[in-house]
Amino acid sequence: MRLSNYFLPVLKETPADATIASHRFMLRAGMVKQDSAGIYIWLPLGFKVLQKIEQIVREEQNKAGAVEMLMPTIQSANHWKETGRYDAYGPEMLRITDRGDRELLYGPTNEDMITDMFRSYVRSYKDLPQMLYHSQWKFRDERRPRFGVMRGREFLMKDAYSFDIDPAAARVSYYKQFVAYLNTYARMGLQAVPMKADTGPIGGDLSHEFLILAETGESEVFCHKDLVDMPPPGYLDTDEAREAVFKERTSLYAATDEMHDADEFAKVPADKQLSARGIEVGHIFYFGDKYSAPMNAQVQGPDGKNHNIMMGSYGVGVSRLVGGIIEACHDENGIIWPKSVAPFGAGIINLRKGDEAVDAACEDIYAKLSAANIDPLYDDKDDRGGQKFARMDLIGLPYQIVVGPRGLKEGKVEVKTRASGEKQDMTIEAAINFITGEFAE
RNA sequence: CGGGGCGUAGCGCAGCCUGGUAGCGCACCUGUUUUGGGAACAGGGGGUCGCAAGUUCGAAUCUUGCCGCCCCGACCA
Repeated sequence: MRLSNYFLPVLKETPADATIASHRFMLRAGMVKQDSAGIYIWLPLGFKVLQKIEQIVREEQNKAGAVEMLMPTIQSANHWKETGRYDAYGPEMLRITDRGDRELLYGPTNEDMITDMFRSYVRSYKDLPQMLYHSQWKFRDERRPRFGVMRGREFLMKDAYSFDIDPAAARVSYYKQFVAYLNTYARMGLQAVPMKADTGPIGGDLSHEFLILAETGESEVFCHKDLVDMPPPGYLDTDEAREAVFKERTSLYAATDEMHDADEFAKVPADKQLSARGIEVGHIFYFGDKYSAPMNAQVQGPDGKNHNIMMGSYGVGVSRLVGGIIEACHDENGIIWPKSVAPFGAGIINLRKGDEAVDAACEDIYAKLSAANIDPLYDDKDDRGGQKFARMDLIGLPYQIVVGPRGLKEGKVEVKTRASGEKQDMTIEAAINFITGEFAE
């Protein structure tokens, strides 16, 4: 992409509304614009990152055996009345009336809808297990939206739903998602720690929140330090292997302040105790027949009797992750994107537009990086160098190639690695090889 | 939902206390000189001062009501 042909409204000054780093940088880097409280327009740069995150989530869900679908944003109140949640949900649910005075709502989640859909087709235990997911915009009328997209009212969420014949089978589904979540966050350059979450009236040990550690996190967290160093499990093809990972990760202490047990935490060796702040980026839980029972979602088992379907749901806050990743990856100059979610792989800075040799070198690099699928952003604007450097640092592309007349006389360009700040002079060919090599890893 | 604050040009702000019809920086447009880390000079465009009512000869400024947004807390992916 040529910057002269892109829509990237960067701001030099920080908008007064933004207090935390991710919100500041997302506004300054021209990623989002607030339309009203907790509702954002996703500008091209922000939208690109959002889609990359969504795609990683999609790929890992598919690997876990989940099947993608799409449910509507607007739901009929009828499903919610059947489960009793229409009254239980409270003012966080945005209620709408259509021209025929029918009660609708903008969905805050989809358990009721998918349970209704599922029961209408499935009759036999032979049709189970099933795991379905979608990635869809949701709305919760938060009392106090804040922190930009991290706590918006409208947000993009991936939610998956599992359907099993009994609690033991549901546990197998849960492990699949548990492992998939560890791999999903690792691919985004994040270390997400699963922490025990409140299971409410369901009980049991099957509810976990996934948190990334960041100073600006909303929750206080306590965990064993070793959890923060564990590598992702990667793809596992047996239930036993997945269960082993689940046991490994949940055997060490990890809890948010609501579930914190100071006595248990005290049993963790002192040098392994970590108390920090975290951002919740996912939540998975098993809820059994909470919806299937009131909705009569049943299948006939091998015993000839009807059984309530045992369900679980698994959420990833996709739009929240955009902010969450920035909280974990930035410096005073701007964002530092992990390669996997960066909106462009590298930036090319033309320091002297109009100079024949510089223009030609930039075009050459642009063509070669494009051919290598690096998806470069070429700053071909007629701005001064300093402005280009500052802008490129702000939007945080992993690598920058700086092309100017001075270096070009020696046949060199400068390659800057955004994360380390390291700069090296090299030939154009070496620069291309270096960057394509970094992305091949 | 409790407590606090803000609304003046695209962005960041001053002016309000003590009423006299709006200003600064950045951004933007034109020109000249510049050009390797957010250039300098000169000229220029852009605002029903959130909305409404009231007080007054006169309201950005005082009064009342409404709307919007933010921050702290409680709550949530």
